[in-house]
Amino acid sequence: MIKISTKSQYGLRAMVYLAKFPKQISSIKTISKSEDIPFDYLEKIISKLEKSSLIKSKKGVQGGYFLAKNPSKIRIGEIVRVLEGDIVLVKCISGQKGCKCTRERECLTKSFWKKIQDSLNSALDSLTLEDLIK
Amino acid sequence: MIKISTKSQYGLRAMVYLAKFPKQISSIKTISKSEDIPFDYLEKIISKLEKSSLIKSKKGVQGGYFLAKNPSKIRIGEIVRVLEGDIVLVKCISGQKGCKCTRERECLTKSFWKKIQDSLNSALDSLTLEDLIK
DNA sequence: ACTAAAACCGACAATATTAGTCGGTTTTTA
DNA sequence: TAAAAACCGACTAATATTGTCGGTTTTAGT
Repeated sequence: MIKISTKSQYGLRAMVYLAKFPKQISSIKTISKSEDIPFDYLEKIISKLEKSSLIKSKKGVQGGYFLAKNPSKIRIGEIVRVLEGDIVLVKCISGQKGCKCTRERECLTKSFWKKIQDSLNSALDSLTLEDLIK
Repeated sequence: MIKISTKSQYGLRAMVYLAKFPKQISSIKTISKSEDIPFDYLEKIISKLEKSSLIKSKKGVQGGYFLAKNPSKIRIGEIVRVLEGDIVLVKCISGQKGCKCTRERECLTKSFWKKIQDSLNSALDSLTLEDLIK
């Protein structure tokens, strides 16, 4: 079944939360409570988002996280790709190493999957965090 | 990682195979060999396609499978949805039973996922089997 | 009528991925 | 100096995917 992982769903909700309170620093505890996301899991998700510079952190008491840039500069696609890893519908989409497309029919379908992949990515990139919060 | 299951990839390739040889009946063994798909697994995939009337079968010696309708009448989306089950990016997309959207922010993101889901489905429906084989 | 080739079927097993947990260490503010 | 928070890596549990197996039924050809 094709679906978006809870990781991405949680991640997007966390980002939307941060976007809604741009002036303040929010702790994992706070986000976790208001968005009803398991604390320890959210920690891992947030950590990924921080490592790819979508958000920044402040350690210690009163610490927490905040967006690294303006919500209008953050496309949803960026968030999803950080969390899901790259969106690759089928392996070996265009002649990478280890990719032996000997069968012509196989490659017929591959170029189709590639189209779908592109269309998915551009759909994800068509909106920014700012678009979501209003 | 967002990806298309091998089930759908195999299924699409099998359908493309059948579309390429419209006049003849192809056995699982034949398709399995020419497309390099595990026989037993392909059997299960084919069985699903048959139950949803995308293909038809003939039992016994010289039996096999063939498309139930013209390739131009079969959208790739139909094939994928049969094999993947419905494409539901997130549970509870719009007020189904058991869906308690108490949080406004949560639903903000849900309507976004709904958009992505729709766009994915229409991308899958934009091409037919016939489009693929030429 | 018999045999072999095929569809048809349901249960099982192996593997991979996702989702979540846990026990710590480090940093910083009050 | 104590508490709150980020930060980190290893682990476990649950679920989904991928594939296997052992059969039964149907049918064409001999």
